[in-house]
Amino acid sequence: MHPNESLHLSVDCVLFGYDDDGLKVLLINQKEDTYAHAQGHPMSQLPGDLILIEEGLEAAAERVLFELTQVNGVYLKQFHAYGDPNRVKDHKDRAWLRSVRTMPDQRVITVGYFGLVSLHDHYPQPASFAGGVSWVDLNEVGPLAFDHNNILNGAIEALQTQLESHHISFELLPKKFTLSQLQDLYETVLDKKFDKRNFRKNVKKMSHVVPLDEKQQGVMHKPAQLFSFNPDQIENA
Amino acid sequence: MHPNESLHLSVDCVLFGYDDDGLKVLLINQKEDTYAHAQGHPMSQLPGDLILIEEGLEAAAERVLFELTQVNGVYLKQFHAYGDPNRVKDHKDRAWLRSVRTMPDQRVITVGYFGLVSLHDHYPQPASFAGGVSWVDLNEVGPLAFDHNNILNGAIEALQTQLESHHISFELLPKKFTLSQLQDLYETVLDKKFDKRNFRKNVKKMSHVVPLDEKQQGVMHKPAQLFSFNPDQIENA
DNA sequence: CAAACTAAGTGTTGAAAATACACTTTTATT
DNA sequence: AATAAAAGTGTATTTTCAACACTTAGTTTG
Repeated sequence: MHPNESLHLSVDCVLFGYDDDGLKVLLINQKEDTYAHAQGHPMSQLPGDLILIEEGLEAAAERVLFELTQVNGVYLKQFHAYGDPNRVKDHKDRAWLRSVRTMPDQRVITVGYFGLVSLHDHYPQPASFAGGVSWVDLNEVGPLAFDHNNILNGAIEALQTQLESHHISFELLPKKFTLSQLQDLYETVLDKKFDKRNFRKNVKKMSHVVPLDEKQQGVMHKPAQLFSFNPDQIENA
Repeated sequence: MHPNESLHLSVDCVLFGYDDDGLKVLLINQKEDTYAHAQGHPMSQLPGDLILIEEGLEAAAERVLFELTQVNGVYLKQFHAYGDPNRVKDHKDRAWLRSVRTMPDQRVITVGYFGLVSLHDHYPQPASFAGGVSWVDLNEVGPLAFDHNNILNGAIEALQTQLESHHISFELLPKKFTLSQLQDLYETVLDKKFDKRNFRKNVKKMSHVVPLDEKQQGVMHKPAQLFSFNPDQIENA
């Protein structure tokens, strides 16, 4: 048959973070001093790396995300595999690859995972060998290394189509949240406006969104009631 | 970093075929004489094989499907990657792997593609080295090699969720079809019944389903009007 | 050639869901 | 005490969805 002994496989993680300020994606910066002897400019990229020989894909995504950013215990979901033979062959990416890979010319197929966190709950830290880690607003993402802009777009699409059907919005919110926060999240992710009263009518039908005996504090206006998600109560509509 | 030099990557194709008799999946039978000296029983499996070193994923799916079944020019879409480290390590699959792979113990990650054809338009032929090719009704699929039952289930789910949203039903029908055929297709794939009048009302709203000046022939009842799909006319609802 | 058979084709009504829309309430600040 | 700021709340209208039964066109049979 057709042995493909020198193929490499990686995972790339698109970690979305949300707060009142909008939707962000976690990027790592290629380390500057890597470029001291190679010519090339450091770029931002998604956290990703080769998988280990006896490691499952999801386990690899968890490990790589943790190693590069110290983030763990988050919702992660596979969305697409990217296998263009030239996806890591672009000139702009050569210098970095030479500095970091033992076989920089090797083709790499990657499996994309997207992850979701509330920005308040996680504080990413760069790995020692990474240049830095930062949350970048989705509207301010510039050109990324490799085909990572493409992968990011795939992740956004997956997030949008799954937000409503898969009850994953609470992964992006703090444990206690207001209905306005929930609505803002929907409006940000789906890039469309909702009517406040109709939105709240719909939420009241969702048995897994439960009101708490607690109110928002420290705001200079009428404090909102807090809600939380009860994952055991996914309704059977 | 973490080189993974001896990973193998394959594609597996779940080709769905449809006719008035129901929804089928194309399976290949492991060649019997392969088992003459190994002990093991031949099983059915999905058409799949390792990808070539400089081949894109979709190109690999097309090639593999063609090589194993002579089917080509069909709609193919990636739906999921399967990477459990033990997915090809099951005892039942050892004999066949030993007979057909140069490195039978190697871990293999596979990317699943589903394809759609009208059964009238394609006549699969087994590759010389394959035992046979057959359309198997989805309700009569027995145990398959490796994790192929699992992959098949993933493909069915992907087909169901995409049938309505991605205008792919026409890939499963002949070029000219009746509304009853279209309804039967929906009922088969989604495993639920539709009301005839309501169904037709909805179809009339779809500008990409266009009536032809032609009627069904050779049936012993009122002949139905024929329709065809116009892919240029996907409505912008 | 009339009768019987078969699936095609066609409208209306009631229920449910989605949409549009504006004022009052509660707390913190000055 | 007045102001500012977002929270919270109900109704009427439109649109969509769901349920339901008879007539029609062609083929076959006697």
